[in-house]
Amino acid sequence: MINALRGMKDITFEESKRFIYIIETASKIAQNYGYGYIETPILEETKLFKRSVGESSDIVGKEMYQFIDKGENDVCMRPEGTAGVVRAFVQAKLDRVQNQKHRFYYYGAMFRYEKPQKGRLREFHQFGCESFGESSVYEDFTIISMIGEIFKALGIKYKLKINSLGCVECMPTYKESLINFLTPIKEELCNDCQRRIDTNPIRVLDCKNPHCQELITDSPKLTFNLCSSCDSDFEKLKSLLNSANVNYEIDTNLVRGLDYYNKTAFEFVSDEIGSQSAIAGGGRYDRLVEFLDGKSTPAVGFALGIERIWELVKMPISTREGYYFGAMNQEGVEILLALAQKTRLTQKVSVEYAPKKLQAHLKNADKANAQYLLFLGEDELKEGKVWIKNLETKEETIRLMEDF
RNA sequence: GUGGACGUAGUUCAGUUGGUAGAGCACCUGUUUGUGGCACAGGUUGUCGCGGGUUCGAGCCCCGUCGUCCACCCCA
Repeated sequence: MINALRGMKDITFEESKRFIYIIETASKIAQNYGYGYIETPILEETKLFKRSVGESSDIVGKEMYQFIDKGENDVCMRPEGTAGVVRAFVQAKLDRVQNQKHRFYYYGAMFRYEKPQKGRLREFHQFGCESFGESSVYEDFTIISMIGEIFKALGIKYKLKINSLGCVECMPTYKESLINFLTPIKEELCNDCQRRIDTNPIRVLDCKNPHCQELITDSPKLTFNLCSSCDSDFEKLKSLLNSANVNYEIDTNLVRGLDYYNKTAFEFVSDEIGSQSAIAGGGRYDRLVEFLDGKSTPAVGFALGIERIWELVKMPISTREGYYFGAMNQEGVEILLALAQKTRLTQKVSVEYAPKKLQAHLKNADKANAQYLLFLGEDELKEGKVWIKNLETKEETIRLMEDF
């Protein structure tokens, strides 16, 4: 027997219903916020991710499905969605027209070569949005509100964490003061953090090691070292969230794992799904378009993990639907085939090809969760009629076949 | 990449100090002629993850391997 690859899953039955429900709900809301659908390739040039996600990240450093294709191209299965959308944005030269807003939503499979566990798969699915050309913090607020609305529609409880990562103005000086703080205590930090001081000191902030967290309690805080523009934007964001009654907490140690974020960073977490608690994450990435050879364009976006939330989704109560067709003999079955084709123009119909007595059909129809059983017995066949039972109300009717 | 737990019927699981497998659910067929969900009766279902080893004999012990789950890490 051939099984699916490790960390990759087939999505069927209940799960596929949830999958579709999540996508449809999120898409509808995104459309209402002005987002249009974009589909980008799963396979991209490896350097796209190296330049966008960043070589210092674990994702690029050790988790990419990377290989050389038959044309000797260094390619990679996308580990996240933003890079591809930005590449598409630049490729379509949408960056050339300044002051234009472009908003895209997408969903699809992402790939990371990790050790699977609860909420962490090698092939997983994200729904995401990317907004280009809008530098106003109102857009940050709006996108956070939108995610809140999506989770509300899906019946998911969450906590929102926000932070500001500063910009080219304030980040370098902050980074410097952080390094100055960390260097004297370097020996006491964990091995990973010692390495991070050189590669990406900001990442020390979200180290999970309790001892490291203790050591950095009094470290300089990003939010107290913002330049005036970043500071006023962050203040504005907080006041917008306050007046919209959105609960949030400021997490000065919230550092997104991808290198391209600046200014607003946020994460939605759930405490009901195990240790992989991030259900959505995103932020502003004003420099990424430029990194990918486009003209400087402000942008903000997010992604949510479908597998992370699908056990939390409150599905609408499923009701009986459609018809189950069954007959008592072969001749009847063949008549039903023709009838089903006609009925399927407007209704969901399943036909049982095996002739059975009424009781068996009733059982089957019930199990198939059909709303109606349409039965063609010997009597009906003679009279050119069909017998229909509403399995919910138990109401029975007999109708001429041509009237049905 | 590191650590831990676990792989027995479609499924959830049991299986005593080693003696070649069992239960519930599900499924199929009935319960007198054409009325579902309930009940009852009967029935089907297994390379006991895979490969070695120990043994007269292994689901059980040993080694390896693959897989699942969980945690670390990372992140959606």
